[in-house]
Amino acid sequence: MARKRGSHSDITGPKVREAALRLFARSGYAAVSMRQIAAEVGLQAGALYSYTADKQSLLFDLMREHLDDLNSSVDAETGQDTPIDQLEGFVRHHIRFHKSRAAAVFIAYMELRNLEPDNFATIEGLRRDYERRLEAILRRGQESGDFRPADPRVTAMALIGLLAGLTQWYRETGRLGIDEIEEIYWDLVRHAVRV
Amino acid sequence: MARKRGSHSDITGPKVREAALRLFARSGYAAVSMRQIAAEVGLQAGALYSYTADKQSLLFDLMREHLDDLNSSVDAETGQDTPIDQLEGFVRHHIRFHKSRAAAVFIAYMELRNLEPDNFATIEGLRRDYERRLEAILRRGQESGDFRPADPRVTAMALIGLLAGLTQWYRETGRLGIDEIEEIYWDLVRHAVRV
DNA sequence: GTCTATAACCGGATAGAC
DNA sequence: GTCTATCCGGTTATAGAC
Repeated sequence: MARKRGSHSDITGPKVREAALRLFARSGYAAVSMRQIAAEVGLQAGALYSYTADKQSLLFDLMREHLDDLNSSVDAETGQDTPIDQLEGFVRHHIRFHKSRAAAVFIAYMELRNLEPDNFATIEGLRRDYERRLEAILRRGQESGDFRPADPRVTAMALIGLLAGLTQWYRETGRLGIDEIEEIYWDLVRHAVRV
Repeated sequence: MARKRGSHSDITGPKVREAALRLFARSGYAAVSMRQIAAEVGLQAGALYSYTADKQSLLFDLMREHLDDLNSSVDAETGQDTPIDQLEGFVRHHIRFHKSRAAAVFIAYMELRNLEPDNFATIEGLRRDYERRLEAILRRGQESGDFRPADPRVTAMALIGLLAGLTQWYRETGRLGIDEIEEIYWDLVRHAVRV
């Protein structure tokens, strides 16, 4: 097949980001070279710099896009009336979202330390926004008497840890499907906080 | 001060491991160079190879020692009679152990992907041993009727995620002390699994 | 046991041809 | 838009002097 000519930035750009996502998730940001990313897309290393300023921007853009998507999509799933329904929406959305974007989720949790200071502050802010959504649900549930009284911040971080841990061990090929795991997790969370 | 001469391997060896632990935890294995570790101890890079075969062995030895300690120490805290007491021992031990060795814990969770295949298999086996201890406690508690029926493997992984998440956000200088957090976490776990 | 020096290699990023 | 070629600095690991 002849080498393609002409403009492909609208196709190649996404392909570069997808390759970076896949490789960063598999090997870690620091262990992946620009040459590897280029080879995955079928380019020479130099050509990558038409699509990204540098390696750091590649990581930062991936993380920011992921967290923006996460925050906007969770709002659509937590619009119910009661705190218990809101919590259920949050938990189920987290699990389904994190299954469908396992690589991005993994990067967002593992590569924080490879962000330069300014980028780190931005990403940390987006993570904090997500945590606060859960914290607010817990606070409302305590005020309504649906949830046992407990520090909302610590409880939110504990529950996010529980949910986030899924990416560490869940595999598509495992014994249980994501639907069964979703039920078990929701059951645990519900009993953990309800009166 | 004059440069020290003669044999110091019994002092320098541990200092090398401590420096590696600190630096790996702070910056990540891939981002730390042998030169940095050497500088931290006050050696030249070449001299490190008197104390370790290579950088990989440094990581592997740190992780194996940590997980061996974790597994043997948790047994001493989960020897109680009832499953609920065993679970409480497991949770409280995890939190205290992980606070006292934050750097090693962080490495054991973050640097798995930087282990070479054989080393990875060994470390993964030790992690699995730890998970199985919790799984066994949950299974006994279900058989005795103390815990609600729920898949013990998935429940164990969920609870370990909850506990392990602590290292991602807990800071010594934070609003709450580790004792208060320990109580909140134990309260969550207890309600999550009890009938 | 630790040093200096060096081998052999790989990293990100850029310049200029096409 | 992509290529080749290159810069320059970094990496792990080893050899041999002291």
